[in-house]
Amino acid sequence: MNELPDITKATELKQLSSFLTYRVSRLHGKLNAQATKILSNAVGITLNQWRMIAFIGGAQQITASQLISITALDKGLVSRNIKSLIEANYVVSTPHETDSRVHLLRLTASGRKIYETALPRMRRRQADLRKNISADDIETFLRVTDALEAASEDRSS
Amino acid sequence: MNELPDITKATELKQLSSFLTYRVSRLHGKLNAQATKILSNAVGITLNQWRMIAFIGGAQQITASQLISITALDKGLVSRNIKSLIEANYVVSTPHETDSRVHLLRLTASGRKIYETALPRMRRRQADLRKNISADDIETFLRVTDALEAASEDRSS
DNA sequence: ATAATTTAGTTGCCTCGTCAACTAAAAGGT
DNA sequence: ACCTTTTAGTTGACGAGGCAACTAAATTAT
Repeated sequence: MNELPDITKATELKQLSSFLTYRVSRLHGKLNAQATKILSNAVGITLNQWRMIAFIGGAQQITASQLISITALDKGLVSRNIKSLIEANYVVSTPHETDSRVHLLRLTASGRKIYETALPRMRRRQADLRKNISADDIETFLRVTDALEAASEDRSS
Repeated sequence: MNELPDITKATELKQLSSFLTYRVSRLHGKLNAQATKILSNAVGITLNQWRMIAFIGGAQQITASQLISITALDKGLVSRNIKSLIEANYVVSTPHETDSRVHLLRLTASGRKIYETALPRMRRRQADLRKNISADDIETFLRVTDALEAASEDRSS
């Protein structure tokens, strides 16, 4: 057995571990991994594809740029994911009547099927995640999330 | 002006937007971007390099595998980042006395300088992030973060 | 009417993270 | 002692994300 000290006891490290970015990053990784696994097992799509499908399905009809502004995902990322969903025949893109730059995105029948299979599954996961956390705490968590998002956009920092 | 409906009003989408994974992901992206910018301006290192330096500096001496288990970062990622820090002369790796698989990592003088420059800068950022949030709310936020991390590791979901 | 700016969306490039395979050394079992 | 398993760390291959350049169309300004 090795005689290295138990490093997790060091108080310096305890402090570092409470750095918000680091904590959020770790949580993000774990939540992502779990969601990715569920989606891949349940319906065979990636997390970003699911996000696209979820928002398109929720809106009935939406443009790529609306998707971008709602999700705050990268332009290119959205474009490529949409492309893959169109190729997989989960999404159709129809040209806008008067503005030919714009494409209206809707789910196909099979896209809707994915949506309707995955949505309850993902809602159940939400419920599981929240099950040992009080509604008040969740509310605070989301409020702090908002505040941190706002603060992290602050140019002065 | 285009007559697309304001998509953000749709209640379906409101619900989706409160999906925890999505919220955490968005927050993560913004925090990361901010931290990356600060570190690159202040000391010219990446966020992951900073994490390595922070933990090595905080522990005085640490092994790669301890770093991996503390940070929950990927093996390969840690290995490559350490390598880059050694090449940049911020970190030295000395062989363990009795176990030749193990390398002990410590900061060099210039590594420590980076640490001592960046740490207060990052602490100040922490303070800025938290400044409009009550201590109670932060406490709740971190507690919920812990709970969610635990829940997302739950195999049953 | 035409030029300049803005918006929508696509693509290429490059970096970064992830996974798996691999080497080497140590620990444990028989 | 010898074989097996575990642990430490490295490396290669691959995919995904992010940035910026680009095309094309619409809007605004002159």
